[in-house]
Amino acid sequence: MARGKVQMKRIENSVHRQVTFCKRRSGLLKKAKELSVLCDAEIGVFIFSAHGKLYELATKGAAEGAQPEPAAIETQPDMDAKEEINKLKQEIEVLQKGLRYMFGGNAAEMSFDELIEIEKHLEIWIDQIRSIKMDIMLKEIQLLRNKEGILKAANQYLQDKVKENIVITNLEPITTNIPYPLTIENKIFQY
Amino acid sequence: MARGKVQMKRIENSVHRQVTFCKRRSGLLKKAKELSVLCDAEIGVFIFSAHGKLYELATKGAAEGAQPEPAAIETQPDMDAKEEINKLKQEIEVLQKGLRYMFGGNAAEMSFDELIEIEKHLEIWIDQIRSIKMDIMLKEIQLLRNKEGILKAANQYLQDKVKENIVITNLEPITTNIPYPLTIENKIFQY
DNA sequence: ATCTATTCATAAGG
DNA sequence: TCCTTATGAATAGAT
Repeated sequence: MARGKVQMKRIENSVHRQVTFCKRRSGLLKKAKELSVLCDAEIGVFIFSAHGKLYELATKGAAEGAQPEPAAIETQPDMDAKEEINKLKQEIEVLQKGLRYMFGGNAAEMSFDELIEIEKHLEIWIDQIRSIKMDIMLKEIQLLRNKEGILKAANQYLQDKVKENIVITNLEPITTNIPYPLTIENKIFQY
Repeated sequence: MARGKVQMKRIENSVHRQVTFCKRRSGLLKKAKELSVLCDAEIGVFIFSAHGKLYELATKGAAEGAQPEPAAIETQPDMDAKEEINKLKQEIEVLQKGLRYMFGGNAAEMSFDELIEIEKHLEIWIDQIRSIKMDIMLKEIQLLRNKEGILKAANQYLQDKVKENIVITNLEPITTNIPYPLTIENKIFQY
């Protein structure tokens, strides 16, 4: 780019490579932020250095409401600060590996404990999804119950009207093609 | 940048915004590829347009081995090509939403069917993790069994030696502080 | 880290 | 979307 065009291949000199990594990494993250601001896009960038360190950016749409806490770590109040820091660092390591895996990384490279940790996080995630599903179902059921109530009331009203008509006009009961009694299918229970 | 410095805020004119999105998106992905090649880094970039469409790049380290297929879709052989395409498109849509959620997106924005789909994928993922865990455990158990066999043989050998000594020297049986019979704890079963 | 010559990216316009 | 072009940005190499 400057002072000589660069060849598009791995930089062999490790010092040059490290310097270029720093510069371009910050450049890339800056551009990503700009794109998200200018064009109202949601962007995630994950950069793993060759040594495995993670640099990431994740923009969030402004309209995001309460989001589930990402599995807050239990830390004893009487825990030593240093110990706590270590625990947090470990957690970060595990999550980095998990992210790596999400990219199609090889799970077989992970240790048993790391796999357990990831499994735990996945379970939390799946629980969140299930809880949201349950919410939706409950809301839908409520909605259907309300509808049902309204229909029942309408039904009653019509029945009364029918009786009235019989009494007042002495005509035969009115027949319609509307099935009686009115019911609704609770489709939600198919799930 | 060109022909006038750009303000770092959302572009209000929607046509300009769309054009800029296109240009900068390709620019960002290009830069990401360059960084990964030049500096031997693993990079993932996920760009969601304001309308929710996903553009992504995910480089993979050359050392990556066989990776678990991300829940291959069952497609009947007798299925119409158009139908198959639609199914694949739907699948892509769902995965995009899932990815979006992973960024801390709001699951509440997703439809019930989408949530079910994501739950299914998470279950597959978690099964993969568990299967790898199981593999590791089986290997460890085999290792321990081998060790056990060796120790049993050594034990037998020592017993024989002890008997020999009794017969030959008529001394009292040798006692040691080594517990008998020799056993090893199969720590793995704590998991 | 800072500097600067160069190349690159891209805004505006067609 | 693609092309052109003027200009602002990014950055390679040096210090």
